[in-house]
Amino acid sequence: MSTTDASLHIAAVERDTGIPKDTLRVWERRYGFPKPGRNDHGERTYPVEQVATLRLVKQLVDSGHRPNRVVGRDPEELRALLHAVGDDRGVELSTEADAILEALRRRDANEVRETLRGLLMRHGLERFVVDILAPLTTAVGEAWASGRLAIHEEHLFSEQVDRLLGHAIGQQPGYSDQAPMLLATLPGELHRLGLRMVEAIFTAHGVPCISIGPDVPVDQLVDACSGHRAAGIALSISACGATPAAARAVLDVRAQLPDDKRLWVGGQGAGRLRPRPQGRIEVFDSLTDLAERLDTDDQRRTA
Amino acid sequence: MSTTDASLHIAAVERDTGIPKDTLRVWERRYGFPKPGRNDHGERTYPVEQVATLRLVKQLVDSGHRPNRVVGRDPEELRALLHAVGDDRGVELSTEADAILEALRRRDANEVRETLRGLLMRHGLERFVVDILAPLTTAVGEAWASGRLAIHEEHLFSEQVDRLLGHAIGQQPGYSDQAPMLLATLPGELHRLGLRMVEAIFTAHGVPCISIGPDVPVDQLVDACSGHRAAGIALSISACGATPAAARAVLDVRAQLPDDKRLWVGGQGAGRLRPRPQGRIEVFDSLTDLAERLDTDDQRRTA
DNA sequence: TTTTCTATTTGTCTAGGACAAAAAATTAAA
DNA sequence: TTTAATTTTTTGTCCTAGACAAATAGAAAA
Repeated sequence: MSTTDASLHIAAVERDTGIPKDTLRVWERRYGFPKPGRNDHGERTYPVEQVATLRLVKQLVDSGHRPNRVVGRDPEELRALLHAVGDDRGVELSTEADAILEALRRRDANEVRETLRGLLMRHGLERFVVDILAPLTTAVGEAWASGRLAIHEEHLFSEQVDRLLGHAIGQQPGYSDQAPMLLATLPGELHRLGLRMVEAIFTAHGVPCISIGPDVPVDQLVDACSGHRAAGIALSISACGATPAAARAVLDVRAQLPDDKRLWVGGQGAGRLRPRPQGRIEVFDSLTDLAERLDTDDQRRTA
Repeated sequence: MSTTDASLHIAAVERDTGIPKDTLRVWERRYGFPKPGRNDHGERTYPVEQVATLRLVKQLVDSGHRPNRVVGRDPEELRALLHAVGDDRGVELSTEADAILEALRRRDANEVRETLRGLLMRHGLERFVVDILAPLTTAVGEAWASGRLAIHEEHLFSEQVDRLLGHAIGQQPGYSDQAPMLLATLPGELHRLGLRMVEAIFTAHGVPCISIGPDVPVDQLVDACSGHRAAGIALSISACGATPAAARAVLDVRAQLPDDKRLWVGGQGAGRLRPRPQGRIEVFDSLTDLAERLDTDDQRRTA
């Protein structure tokens, strides 16, 4: 039926999985997996099933497992492990959130949009983000990694959420007298969604935000912070962004940032940074955490 | 003053310039540029000036120059060449657009936002995108490549525009009776802005859109198109996305797509695809072009 | 002019080695 | 027991240098 009968070259696998070429080759050498075929020209060709398995492996490695233990194991085992990780975090979907997953699977873009919009209206921006969107996003990610959701369905979800949040943030009243927070992600980190959610929480608390988006070099962050007279910087770090390089970058930002500017670090990966951030770096490991922190901040200010 | 006195390792250069590691090494071997130093461990360390030059080279290569002719040449010459390319396209900034560039350089986020919003109100979505945003985006890209605009200033611009367009698109009345267009970019192509502008034009013409965002594999596109009962697919291809792989992907999409679905291809890179797309693929090489095409479509329908 | 053929250019892949930095395991001290 | 310092294992990323197909430019023929 389809012309592309199911195998990809190494660059495509890197794009699809986020695993660098060098790592793919070295895993093959060390663990015997993946085990690509070869084309006429001796180049590796990866069957799609192996690529799917690699996606699972990637998620597990990102969430703390050692490649040692997971590369080459049966997809079923991996799926089980992945689900265990999810349960650990206590992911429990509300029925509404479940309905959205269902609508995504049905490719019903209107329903996804309207359900999300309805939930936002009912719960208000902050509760919507903290209680519904955060667990839903995790669930979508997991469903994507284990193949229960097509790539384009996951993409559609991201787009819809991004747009909805952008709109909601714009609606929120702004207190222009307050110094803004500067929002961004570190170099190599491309996930926008986490950043948008952080922006939503800040905005809901009346803190104006200037988002300069994903993938910003350290020196640029510092420069932008002073240039915009921001009160501080908030960085979002996704599960796969918790690399040693990111940890170093965070420390680097703190070192270059004037003492009177605050530095917030959040996201799925923030809690797993090694070496652990220290010294005037405020780490929050969930959006709930961030919201509470802002509450106490508010109280201190009004008191 | 700054701790990072000005040299990057190869992975950072890849991220900053978009030039793959392999290509950086082979350019060094062939043309003697870039000429990185080495750290204690024998690894390449690229001085920031060379990275800046590489950014210029990248833009030139993306716009059709051969590496042969531009790699290793003086930054000043490159800048001149780049400007010549710009002039060819007839980039002439309105005074308002110029004011935005100026505001960006002053890091005045509010002014950027308000000026953009004002222009949108005054000219309407379509004229705003076609006459103002398109040339402005090109100018920002050029200014960034030649170092006249900091990276974070360019990022801020993208974020603001993205948000503004998202909002404007949401405001537009939707005709739900019409089959929607499916919008996306091909794998490896991460530029959102072009896509958003296309979406804006379609929406302004009353065509509902479902955007699944950047970086979508071919089979996913086809699947999504049928799943959402879309009238067709519109792909946006940026200057640096006009690779042979992209050209093949376009043909591939056409081959897998049912005959009754349309396929539109646009963006800076669309006109430079080799092998040139053919057979029921509608290429437009500027947003003006797209807008006109939609006009005639409208007339045919009402006639 | 357009088309066909040939030469050059260019990006991306390969192998297998190397090694520092991160994480885990072990030992020593409190 | 817990905490801190040490050793061992694991892991990702970089290295060299070669190869070649696909893309492009230039020359020749129709």
